[in-house]
Amino acid sequence: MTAKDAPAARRRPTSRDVAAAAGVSRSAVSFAFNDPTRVSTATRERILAAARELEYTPPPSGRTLRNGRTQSLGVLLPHDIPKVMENPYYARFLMGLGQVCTREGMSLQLIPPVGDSLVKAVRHAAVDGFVVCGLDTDRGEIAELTRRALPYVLVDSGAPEGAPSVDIDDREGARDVAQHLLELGHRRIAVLSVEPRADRPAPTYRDPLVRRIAGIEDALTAVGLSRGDITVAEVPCTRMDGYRATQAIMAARPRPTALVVLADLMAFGAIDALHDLGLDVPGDVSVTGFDDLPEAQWTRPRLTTVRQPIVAKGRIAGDFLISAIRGEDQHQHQVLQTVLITRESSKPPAEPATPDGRYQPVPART
Amino acid sequence: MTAKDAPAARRRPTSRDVAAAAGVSRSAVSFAFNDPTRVSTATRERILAAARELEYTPPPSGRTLRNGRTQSLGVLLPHDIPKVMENPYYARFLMGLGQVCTREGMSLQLIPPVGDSLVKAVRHAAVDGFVVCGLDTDRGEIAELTRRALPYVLVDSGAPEGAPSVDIDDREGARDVAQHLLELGHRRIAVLSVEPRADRPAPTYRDPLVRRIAGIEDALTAVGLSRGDITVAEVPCTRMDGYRATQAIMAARPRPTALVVLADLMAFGAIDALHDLGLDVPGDVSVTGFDDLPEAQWTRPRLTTVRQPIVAKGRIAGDFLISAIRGEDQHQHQVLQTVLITRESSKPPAEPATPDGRYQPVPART
DNA sequence: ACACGTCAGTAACACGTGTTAGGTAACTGT
DNA sequence: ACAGTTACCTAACACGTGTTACTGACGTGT
Repeated sequence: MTAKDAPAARRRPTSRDVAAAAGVSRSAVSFAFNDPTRVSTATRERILAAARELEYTPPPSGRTLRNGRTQSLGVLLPHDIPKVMENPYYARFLMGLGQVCTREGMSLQLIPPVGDSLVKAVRHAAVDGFVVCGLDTDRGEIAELTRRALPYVLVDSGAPEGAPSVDIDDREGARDVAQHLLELGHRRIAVLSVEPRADRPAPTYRDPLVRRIAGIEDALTAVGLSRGDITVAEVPCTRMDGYRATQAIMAARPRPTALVVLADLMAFGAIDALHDLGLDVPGDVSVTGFDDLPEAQWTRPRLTTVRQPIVAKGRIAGDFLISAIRGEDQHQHQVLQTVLITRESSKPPAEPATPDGRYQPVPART
Repeated sequence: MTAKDAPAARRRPTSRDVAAAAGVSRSAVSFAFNDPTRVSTATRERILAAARELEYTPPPSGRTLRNGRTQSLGVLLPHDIPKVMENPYYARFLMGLGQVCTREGMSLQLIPPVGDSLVKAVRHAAVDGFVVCGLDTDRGEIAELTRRALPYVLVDSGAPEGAPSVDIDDREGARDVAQHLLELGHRRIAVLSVEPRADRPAPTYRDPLVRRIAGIEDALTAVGLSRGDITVAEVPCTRMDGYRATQAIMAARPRPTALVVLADLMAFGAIDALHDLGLDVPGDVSVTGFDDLPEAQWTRPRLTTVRQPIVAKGRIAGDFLISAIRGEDQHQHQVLQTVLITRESSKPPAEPATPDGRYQPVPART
């Protein structure tokens, strides 16, 4: 067998090869693929036949370089993909974003930090725009985004200037759920929050969590308490970390009667942990979540939580990004409302009432 | 304000601009960014300073065109993104794939069909390789994949020739769960399967589903029954379709005593439907799933199902793809085993026993 | 017969980078 | 002092396309 018979590593055919095979110019090939009106149907057929024969298909690299469009949206993620995919929150969010992709015929690129650096990730991503999820108050990445001169939309970053954004009213949502527990009579309350980014030199708290803590303080203030009267634990947002943190929290004496968890995923772990500790929910401990993932109504007991419209958040973020890419950008901002969903995981504490018939108040601080 | 003060639509700076600003050649700029050994540290600093000043960052389009690498893996999806993201199966699968991305510093591109055409999607995607999920026996897309001359790995397509692949032993898994129900004494069994792709001229059944049906037949044959003795319904793989299909199935008289659902997601919907119909699971109807999603142990009753190692499947597919991209391709194939997980949603039927003390057999066919 | 518009197709440019071969000055050893 | 090596940098090429301005041929109305 000669080299001609079986060209071992034949290079990929280019539009030039097709042009030669069809006896036309390279431009004609391009037109045949993209703008049928510019060539006669006869030669168009001939060109496409030649392309089929050579197994030619126009590679995206050239087109991308030429007209600057990739037909794909980037999602800048705060963690690596496995950690993100563990949280059903993101599945919901991507459903909303996916609706936009379907409508616009685009694909979706999941962009995790490379080696703990989102800046590098932003640099290398070949996309038409970014949806930025849960960016810190640290604005290093934003600087890189403006460098790239690509449109972007900030999600859960607190409606900053200079870019469109989508947020939810974290503060009110957290206030509602804390108020709910306080009205039920709970006073020994533990909060399970999401830890700050550990990979930063000066760890910065995530904006939504700051707002949620503030909302809880609002509710405490309204009944004459303050942040010092509750305990706050911070762990990574995984089910397992919620499980472990709850075990640690429940070792305290006196034990909290209510657990305010600021993410449903961790609340699921918390319920598991309480079950394994032999504690009844909500008999011994009330548990509340945040997000209202679909799974929240499949747990037993079903989870009292704060519903946020996650799918809508993704869809709106996508819509904002699309209009920014089209240059219709007017830096739109949207704040979505939350709703307290009261289910079975919260009820009044079973503590002995005080002499005056009210629940035991938190001990006065000196 | 003059145009010089506020250049309205200044074009993005290129490496040439940086070179001019730093008083060096364009090549030096490239080296400063990519290969520090090729330029003195002094000028490197000067170049980077100039780049920072001009807010220059090398765009990926040029690099991609030049060296043909995009640093991202493509996942070819059978449905649009919202439908895919609804199924926790894919979240698990992407967790496994994400592990590989983390290790290799790559991003992940979700590529849905554009206008019902995966071929177009394959054409436009700028990736280094494809993981192909649940491709039909129809091989139109594969032709386009070979055209693109990009590496790809087939998942759940039945170990074809010409490409690496990852599969599970669908047939044995389905046989196990069917045998489990038959041994419990069930004879009136309904199967809830996933519908064939409706968007095809000649609808083709998905390979894994064909294998699972075959496995059920294996179990039936072992007890002297055949496929005609069971009913099979096919609906899209969503929770809601599982719900509706179950309502329809349960309208039949005599009612089935067991429901073999070939995807956990649909089984969740089935359990909902049975609950809403006032039927007890497993008292009135046993239900089994397939996949063993984490959610399967949070339903009440907890779901008897066939566990498949979804995360591992994703990771192995990613590993195969990486080695194919590196040219170490030897068309590896892997078939992963399943395990029957017996939980609470299956138990013997509560039917009146026949005179000989055995459960009512299926009526003989004429 | 001639100016004119239309159609099919082409040459040339632009997109922005990475990298190879080569050239110049400084430096080193004898 | 001079040949040889080294350090640094540059010119030039290649990657593969989409699109604008243009050319030539052909038909058409007067």
